[in-house]
Amino acid sequence: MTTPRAARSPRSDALRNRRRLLSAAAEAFADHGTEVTIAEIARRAGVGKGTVFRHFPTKEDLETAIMDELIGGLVADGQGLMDAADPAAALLEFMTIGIERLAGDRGLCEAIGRPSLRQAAVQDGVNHLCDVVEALTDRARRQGVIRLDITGQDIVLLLAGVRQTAAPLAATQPQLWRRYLALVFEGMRARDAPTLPYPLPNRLDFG
Amino acid sequence: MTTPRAARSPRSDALRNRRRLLSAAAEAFADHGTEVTIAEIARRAGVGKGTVFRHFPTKEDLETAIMDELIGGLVADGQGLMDAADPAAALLEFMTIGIERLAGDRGLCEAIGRPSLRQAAVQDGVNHLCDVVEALTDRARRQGVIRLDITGQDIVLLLAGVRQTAAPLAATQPQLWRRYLALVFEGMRARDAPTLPYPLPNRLDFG
Amino acid sequence: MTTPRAARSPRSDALRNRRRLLSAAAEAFADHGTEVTIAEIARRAGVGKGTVFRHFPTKEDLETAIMDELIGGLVADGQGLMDAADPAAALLEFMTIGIERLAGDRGLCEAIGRPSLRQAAVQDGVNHLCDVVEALTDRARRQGVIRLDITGQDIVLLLAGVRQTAAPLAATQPQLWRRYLALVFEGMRARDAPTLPYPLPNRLDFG
Amino acid sequence: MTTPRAARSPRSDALRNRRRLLSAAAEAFADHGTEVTIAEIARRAGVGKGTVFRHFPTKEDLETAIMDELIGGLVADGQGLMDAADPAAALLEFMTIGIERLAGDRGLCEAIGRPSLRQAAVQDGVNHLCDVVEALTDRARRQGVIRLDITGQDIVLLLAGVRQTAAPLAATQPQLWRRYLALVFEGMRARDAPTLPYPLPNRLDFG
DNA sequence: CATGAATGAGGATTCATTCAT
DNA sequence: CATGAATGAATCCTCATTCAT
Repeated sequence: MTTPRAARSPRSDALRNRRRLLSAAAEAFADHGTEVTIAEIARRAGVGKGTVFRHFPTKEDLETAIMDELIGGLVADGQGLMDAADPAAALLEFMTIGIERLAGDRGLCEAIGRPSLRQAAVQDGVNHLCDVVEALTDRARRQGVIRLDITGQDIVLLLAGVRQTAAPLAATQPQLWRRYLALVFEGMRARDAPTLPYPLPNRLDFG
Repeated sequence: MTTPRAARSPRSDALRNRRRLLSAAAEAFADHGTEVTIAEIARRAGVGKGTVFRHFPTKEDLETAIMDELIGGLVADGQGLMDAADPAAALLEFMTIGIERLAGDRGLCEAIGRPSLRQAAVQDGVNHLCDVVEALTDRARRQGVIRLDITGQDIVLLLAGVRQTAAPLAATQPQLWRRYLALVFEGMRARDAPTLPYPLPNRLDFG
Repeated sequence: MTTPRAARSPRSDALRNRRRLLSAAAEAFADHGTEVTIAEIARRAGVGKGTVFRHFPTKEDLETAIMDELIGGLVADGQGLMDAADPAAALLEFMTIGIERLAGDRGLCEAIGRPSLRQAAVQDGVNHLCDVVEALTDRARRQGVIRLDITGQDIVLLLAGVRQTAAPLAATQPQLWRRYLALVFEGMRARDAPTLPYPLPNRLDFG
Repeated sequence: MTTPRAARSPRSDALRNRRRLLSAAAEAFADHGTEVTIAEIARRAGVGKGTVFRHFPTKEDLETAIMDELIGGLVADGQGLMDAADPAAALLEFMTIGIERLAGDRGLCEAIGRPSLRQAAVQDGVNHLCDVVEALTDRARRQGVIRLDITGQDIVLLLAGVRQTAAPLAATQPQLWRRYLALVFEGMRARDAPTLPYPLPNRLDFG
């Protein structure tokens, strides 16, 4: 029935569609926020609306999937930097490429505090990411470059935070986030500063 | 017709309703973002939907009015701290009470980059705020406590940025923003750190 | 309490307001059709909305009152022409000034077939008008200038009909109705033409 | 994607719904004027509200589409009568079936002077119709039966005008318009009558 | 399996009407 | 008595989701 010639995987185009949809949706969310219509996403992906719903039964599922992808990418980024020679430089590098992943992603900003982030799967992903980043941070801390009270969770929250600090001017100054990343990183450097208040528990609870 | 002297002042109940609406809407935006319905806002304010539209002809007008109030409050905060004995402490105080004003205000986060912020009136307000805060910052800079390359515009952007850094956990850790304010303020302290990249023009252009 | 000096009638301003309202409303209906808001009518009359409702408890009452005024004017026009020397000229004159009364009155066009015309009071008025016009027509018929099968009811219907024929171009050719009045009047002239079909009963029933 | 040859023709059910909607809407406008709600039109067509908007993005688009259909029908009527043996009879026939098309169409009456008629597309349609009808009229004029100063534009305006003359009684006397058509046609007959005033320009401008 | 037509709940907005001032 | 603030039913329109083709 389904193209028996060649050993083509039966789901190859389904997979390709899934990828296309995910990247079309990510772009669309980035451009217009979570209010983009499914129709627009389908249009960008070059498929029909029905196909979107075949892959992601609800809009929220689609949002969640994008978050998962994003988080997965960040996890990979973090793991890839675990063996870097200079731990502090690696941490800064992680934050830089992490924010670049988010850059222009207005959708993520809006998604924060939205159901998608509250879904257990996403929360698990974020916590896993926090663990990975904590390992990265730990190296920099032990090296004595980064304050002892900065944790992986702080880093993860700061990714979005730095991005959003610069967001209002993103249209005219798309690189402005680098200014605030530099500022925050200065604040993170080990010095004789008082310990930061309100430390975070090991596992984040997004409520 | 009646009382011709002086343009008749708004009826007292109308005024009270306007206040109620503004605060109900601010709360509602804070709780559910800009997607709250007018009906919900009306319900919270204890008035009919029609009353909302009598006071604010469109939803956007309401958003704008809230932004105006917020900005007005921040301007007053800033001006009230201009004579404080310790300029650096005053700046920190400003950021603290400023973020408290925003606290829980998810609406503001979303409003960023939305039409409301793009309206000339709001942009003018923000730029005026920047001027006031620049004066406050200047005192701290001259005192030698704050880096020379931090401007009032940075401070204004950081208000929202710090708040949003902690926003994902606001439900369970409502004071967490104080942690990141402390961190950022450390980064702002005058030291032998490299100058921050991407300085801002005098007047912000939100695109 | 109410200006006891002078013998001013206690309702003098109420009456004046009623007149003002009626003419403001007539103009407003003429300009924008029956869809004008009460607020707009109040504005034009220079009174508050409440005052409109004091005089005309519902919008329909206002429409009815305007119809009554219009009909009253037409009745007076007709009666005033009963003694004219040339009966046919008088009939043409009646149609001319009658259509002038309607001219620009988009509201009337729309009002036809609307509840206002269906109200008994208005129907009675129209039928009274038909009687008056029938008398006028009768003179012209007896004179032998007008076809025998044309009745006062035809004349009354034709007032609005001629006006509406030209209505689509009223904005650019406000006098165009005179063309169709001339055409129709030619059709009304006594000749050896076949009798018109579908004669009307004595009393009109607007359904 | 599928069936790339030929722009895929609309689905059969979609087409059927479009037809249903058009006729349901025409009826609805006829019965209640342009104020009918989309909901009512949807109900009459036996479809959901959303379907109305899928086919006609705004209510005005729907009004325009109905006008287009009506005009198209009249154009076809006119063209179909161009070869008739008796030109004057053909013109009368055209007016008769034209008015029948409009019969009961209160919506059209109201639509006059409304945005729909002002849209360029509709105006173009009307002017095209005028050209066709002018050709028809010209034959009757040349034959010497119809006055020389009657043009196609007059005929088009008279279609609606005659209909509206009889409209107030349409509920109880649905054929009454035939009476006024006969009257008007008498007025149009070639005789030694004075030329009609206010001739129309070649192209109508609805303002 | 993909498509896009159909659906209808939900949302912003208008406006006749009521009623407190 | 006049005013205009408040009200909420009613309207147009959007869009996630379902389902016939």
